[in-house]
Amino acid sequence: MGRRPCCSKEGLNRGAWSAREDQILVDYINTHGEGKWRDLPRRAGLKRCGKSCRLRWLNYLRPDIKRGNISGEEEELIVRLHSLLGNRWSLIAGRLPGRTDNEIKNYWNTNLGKRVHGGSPGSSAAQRRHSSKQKKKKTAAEVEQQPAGGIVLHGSGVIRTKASRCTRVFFTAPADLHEAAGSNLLLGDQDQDDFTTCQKNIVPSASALREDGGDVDVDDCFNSILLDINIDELMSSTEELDFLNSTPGATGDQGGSNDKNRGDHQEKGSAAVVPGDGDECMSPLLPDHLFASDEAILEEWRECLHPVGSVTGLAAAMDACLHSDQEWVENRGNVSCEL
DNA sequence: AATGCCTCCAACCGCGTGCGA
DNA sequence: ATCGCACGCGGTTGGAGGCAT
Repeated sequence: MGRRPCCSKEGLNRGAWSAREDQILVDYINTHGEGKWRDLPRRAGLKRCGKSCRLRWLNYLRPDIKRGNISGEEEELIVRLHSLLGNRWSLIAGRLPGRTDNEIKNYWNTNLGKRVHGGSPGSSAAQRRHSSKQKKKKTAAEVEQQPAGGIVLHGSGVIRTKASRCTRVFFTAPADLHEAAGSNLLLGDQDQDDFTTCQKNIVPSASALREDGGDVDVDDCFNSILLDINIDELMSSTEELDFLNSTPGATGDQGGSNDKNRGDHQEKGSAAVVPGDGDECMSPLLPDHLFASDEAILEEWRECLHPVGSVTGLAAAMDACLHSDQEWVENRGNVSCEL
């Protein structure tokens, strides 16, 4: 059964939006609010697909869109976030108030991507298109081999992403680290119950994850930790550290520039953590060495993580960092992420 | 001036996820 | 448990405009 199209495209306008269409859309949303995109065109009297209306609003007409060139600071932040998150444009955009995921994606593809990966004669648009068509065939074959989950860690430390949300992390830790977790050093006081739940969940989850479909050794399972991590929440929780907005190596307060950003997160419904007055930064580890330089980030991944399969070793590693720097420092060489 | 190539970015597309029925 | 809908996301495309020849 094929997928039902979002709308019958007959009789609908396509391509660039006219000023009149923009005005109709803005007027309608100002009156009725966002949402119900499928019905919106009919109700507003627009000959457009609902999806197109949503995109036009989110990427162009929204009043809080910031226009103009990307500043040097924004650019630096994009590069850092991309090295950490890969092509998760919406997450990156969430850290840049007024910027859209589409805008950041375009900016990366036209400017930063070339710089980071080294500009070459083969990077022209036409050649990119040609290679992308070839890549499409290749990736279709690769899909078969790609394990479930959103983020794939490759040996080089580069993070590649797929258009899906990854919420579950299977994090294998050495026994001593595991014991530390059990004694609240890793997971934190409030997570003892969660840890017990993790233990209960680990056997079926690990069974599901075994590539060869074989039985899972129960002892091995209990030396592992299954964490439910929402990457959005994780990113929000890192706001406690302010490290994403800090200059490399700096850990101090970056002022009120984050307030709007936190608001944006909360508007989106994620569980933003806003520390109260006087809260201390829990982890001096991340700001000091994760963002010392791009090379340092990659070296960190090579050193800390030895990815075998997919899953978000990134999220688990960051979570471990957040909860216990000391434990992480002592054990990171032994930590591996497995599928 | 005409032509072709390149860049940029708005818009489109297909798929994954969450949620309610 | 299953299905369908609505929405969000990332990859890709199309075309306008700039630039070089």
